[in-house]
Amino acid sequence: MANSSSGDSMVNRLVRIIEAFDADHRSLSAAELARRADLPSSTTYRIVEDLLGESLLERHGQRLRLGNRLWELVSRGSPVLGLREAALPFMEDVQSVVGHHTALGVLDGNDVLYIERIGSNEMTTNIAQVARRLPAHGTSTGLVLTAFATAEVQEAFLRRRLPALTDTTITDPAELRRVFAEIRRTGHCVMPGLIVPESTGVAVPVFDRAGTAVAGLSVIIPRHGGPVATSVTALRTASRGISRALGWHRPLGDAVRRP
Amino acid sequence: MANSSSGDSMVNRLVRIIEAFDADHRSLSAAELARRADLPSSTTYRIVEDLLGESLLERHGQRLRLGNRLWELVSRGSPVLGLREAALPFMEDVQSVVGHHTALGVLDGNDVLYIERIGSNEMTTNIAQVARRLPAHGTSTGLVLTAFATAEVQEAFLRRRLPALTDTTITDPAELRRVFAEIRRTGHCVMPGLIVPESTGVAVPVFDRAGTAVAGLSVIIPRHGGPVATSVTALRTASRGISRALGWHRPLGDAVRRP
DNA sequence: TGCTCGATTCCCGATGAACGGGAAGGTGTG
DNA sequence: CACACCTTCCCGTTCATCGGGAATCGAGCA
Repeated sequence: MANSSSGDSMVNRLVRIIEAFDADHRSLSAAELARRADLPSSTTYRIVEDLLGESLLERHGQRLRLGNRLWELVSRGSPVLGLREAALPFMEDVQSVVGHHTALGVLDGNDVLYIERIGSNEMTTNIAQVARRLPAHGTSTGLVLTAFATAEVQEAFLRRRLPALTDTTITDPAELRRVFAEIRRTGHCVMPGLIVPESTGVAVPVFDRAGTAVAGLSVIIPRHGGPVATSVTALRTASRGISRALGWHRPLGDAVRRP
Repeated sequence: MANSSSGDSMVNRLVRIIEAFDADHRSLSAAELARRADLPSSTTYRIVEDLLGESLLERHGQRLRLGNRLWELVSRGSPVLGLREAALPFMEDVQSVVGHHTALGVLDGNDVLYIERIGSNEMTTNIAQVARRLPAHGTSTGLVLTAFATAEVQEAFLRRRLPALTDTTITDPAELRRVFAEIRRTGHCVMPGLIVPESTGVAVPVFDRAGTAVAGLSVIIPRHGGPVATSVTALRTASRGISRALGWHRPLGDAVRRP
C-alpha cells in the first residue's frame, strides 16, 4: 500500500535479501535473513541455497555474507567503477592540496549517492559515506548536479516538497532557480552550513564525453578552513582532469546543457 | 557440460544478465543483452522490465545499464566495503611514502580479487585492477594469503595444478610449502617478476578481529625502485593499522593460524 | 516511396518450478 | 529435562514463468 509497485516477484525478493545486508549487518544467519527480508523461512532457505550455488552469498560458519563474486560482478559492470577510477587520482590531488574531506557523488532520484571519498575526519565521518545517500537539495553536490541536469530532472526537483534540513536549506523554488542560474554561470556551488554546521560545502560538476554532468566533486571546508577560492580552484582543476579522462573535450562553458 | 552446476534457475539467469555487463560493455541494448546472456529475447525483455522496476537496471535512451541502486545495495552490504574503508587511508600512507603501485586484494577461490588500488602507473595499469582477478599462485598477495589461510585452503591450493605464468612462477608443492613457511615466519612475501617483468611484488597480510587473514596489501616495486626493506616496513606498518581498524588487537605473531 | 531487417513490445496457453506449511532433527540455554 | 530457536527436508498445490510467435516500430537503403 505504501509503495505502488511493491510486487512479490523473484527479483523483488532478491532485492529484499540483498537489502537485508547493510553496513551494520554484513553477516546474518539464515533465520535473521528471513526475518529482515520478511520471507517465510523455508522459502528463504531455498533461495539462499540457490544464491550460495552461484556464489552470490557465502557461508562463514553458520553465517551468511554477500559473496565477493556479487561485489565483483556488480562493480565491474557498473558505471560507478569507471567514474571512480577516473576520479580517484584527481581527488587525491584535491585532498592533498586543500586538506579537506573530498567526495564524489552522483544524482540518483532525489538523492546524491556518494561513490568515493577521501580525507574524512571526525567531523565528516558520518557525512557523504561511500554507498550512502543524502538528499540532493541538502548538499552542494546535489544542487550542482541538479543545476546542470536536464530540464525534466530540474523541473521535477523544483516541484518536489523540499523539507528544510537545516536553517540554511533553500526550499523556495524561485530562490532555487536563481541559485541554479548562478551555479551554471560560475560552474560551481558554494553553500554554507548545509549539512555540517559551521562548515561550507563546495561542489563542481564532472562531465562525460557527451557533455552530461555525471557526477559532482565536493569538499567540505570547516570553519577557519582557509579561503573558499582555494578549494574552488582545486575542484575545478580536478573536475576538468576527470572529465577529460571520461572523454570530455569541449570547453566547460559549452558543455552546459541549457533547458 | 563444462561446468557441473550450470542450472537454469532465475538466480542463474540474473547472474548471466549482470555478467553481460562488464568494463567493456557498461551499457547494452536489450537485444545485445539477450545475446550476451544467451536468453530468448522475449524472456529477456520480461526480466529486464522486472529489473527496471526495482531500479537494478536503468534505461538511458534505448540502452541499459546496471543501476546505481544495485551498486549501492551490494556495496553497502558487502564485506568488501568495510575492508576498503578501513584500508584506504593507510594505503595512501604507503603510496605516498614508497611511491609505488599499492593494491588491496582478497582470496576468492583460486584467485586474488582486487578491491582497491592507488598510484597505478603506465606499467601497472593493467595489473591488479579493481574488481578484477589474478591467479593466486602468480601474485605475492595470493601467496601471502594462502600462507596464512586455513589448512584446508592451503592443501587445496597445493593439490591444484598450477600453470607457470612466468619463468619465476613457483609451481612445485614442496617448494611452495617452504615458501609458505618462510612467509609465516617473516610475515611478508617478496616475489620478483611474478607478473610484471623486472619488478618485485611485496605483500603482507591484513587480519580481522578473529585473527583471520582477510586481505593482502601489496606494492609493486619497479626496477631501481628502491630497497625492498623500505616497502616491507611501510606495508607492515599499514597492515597493523588496518588490522587494528578491523578490531584486531593481538600481536601479529600470535595471529598466525598454524595448520 | 516502398522494402527489408532488426529491435522492441505484446499476447497467451502449457507446464513445471517455486511456494510455504509443517514435521523432524539439531543445538544451546535456563 | 523442557523449551526455544535454528536448520533441514518433504510434498501437494498452484500460479507465475516460459518462450514461440505475431504485431509494431524505426532506421537505413534503393
